[in-house]
Amino acid sequence: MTAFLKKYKSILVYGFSLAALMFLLRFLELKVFIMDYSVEIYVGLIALIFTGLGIWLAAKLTRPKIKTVVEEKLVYIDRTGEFVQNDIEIQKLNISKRELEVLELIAQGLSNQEIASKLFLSLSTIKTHSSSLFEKLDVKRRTQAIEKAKTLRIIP
Amino acid sequence: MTAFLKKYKSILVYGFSLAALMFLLRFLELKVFIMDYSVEIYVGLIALIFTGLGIWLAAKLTRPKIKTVVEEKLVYIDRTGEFVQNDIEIQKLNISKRELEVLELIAQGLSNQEIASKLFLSLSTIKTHSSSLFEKLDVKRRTQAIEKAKTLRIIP
DNA sequence: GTTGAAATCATACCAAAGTATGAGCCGGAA
DNA sequence: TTCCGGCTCATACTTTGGTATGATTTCAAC
Repeated sequence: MTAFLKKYKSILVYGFSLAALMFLLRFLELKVFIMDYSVEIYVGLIALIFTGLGIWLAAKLTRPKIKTVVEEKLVYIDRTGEFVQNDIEIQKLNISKRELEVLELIAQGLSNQEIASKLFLSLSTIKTHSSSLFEKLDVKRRTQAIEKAKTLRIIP
Repeated sequence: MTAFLKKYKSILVYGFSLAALMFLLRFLELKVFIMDYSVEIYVGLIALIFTGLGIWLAAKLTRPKIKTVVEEKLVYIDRTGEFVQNDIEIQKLNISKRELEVLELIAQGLSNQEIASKLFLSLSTIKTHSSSLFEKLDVKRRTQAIEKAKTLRIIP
């Protein structure tokens, strides 16, 4: 019951206000404003009062309009979107499939031995591949190879 | 002028509605509802109409509350864009200035000796730095360090 | 069927990278 | 002042990386 009162308090107040105003107007009509021209003023007054009441009611009853503003917060994610391999450069440098494979694993931080195990090859094979790779890339170390291959977009 | 019209359109509509009703009421008063008991109905009617009008006005005029919603937007960064260093991660891993410096040079493909020469330090100092660096990054090799440091955005 | 490039593996050797340990120096915090 | 962390360097050692050379195989092209 209290919940009902709480919820419809606004409406009750409106109702009582209306009733009270009725009585007031009736009273005024009888006592003071018994004039012909008073009708316009009368109506205007009521209109104003009830317009105000309506506004008040609306403010009370309608849930507030919410305008949602989306604020974008950038979250930086692990590097590149899609990687497009620079096949032209690979061909130009004459890098073979195996060499490219080895290069990628080198860039992932694997040791020669680990690469050999992963590809089921001997250590010396990997060394041969990496050596020729360095020559083709014109570098001295695997770290340089990584740098160069990444800038040339040969690897991601 | 058109802007003014646009802005206060609601108010103008209200004004005209009020005027129109006045005339209507005056007309009705004269022609139809010339009765004593009509006052209450009369007033009630006006009250209702203008309450509605007030509500409508309120709905039109209240400016929406602005609710800000933070929306996380994932951004994939490629290494060609500008680089923002992840200082938080650097601090978290407790990497010192010198170590960071050495890390950058390692990632550029320099050998320990070259780094030593560039920074006017001894080879053993570079080895010490790189060793502690690998420990902090939890990696075994310099190539792994490069990989990890890049994904953590510690280096470009 | 010869040729040549790619791929495989081996052995040997040297260079560089990485580990372990210890020690001296310095500047700021307790 | 003392203490600690960062920076420096050294020595000794092990592991990994890289070069050089040579050999075998495969497979496609000429």
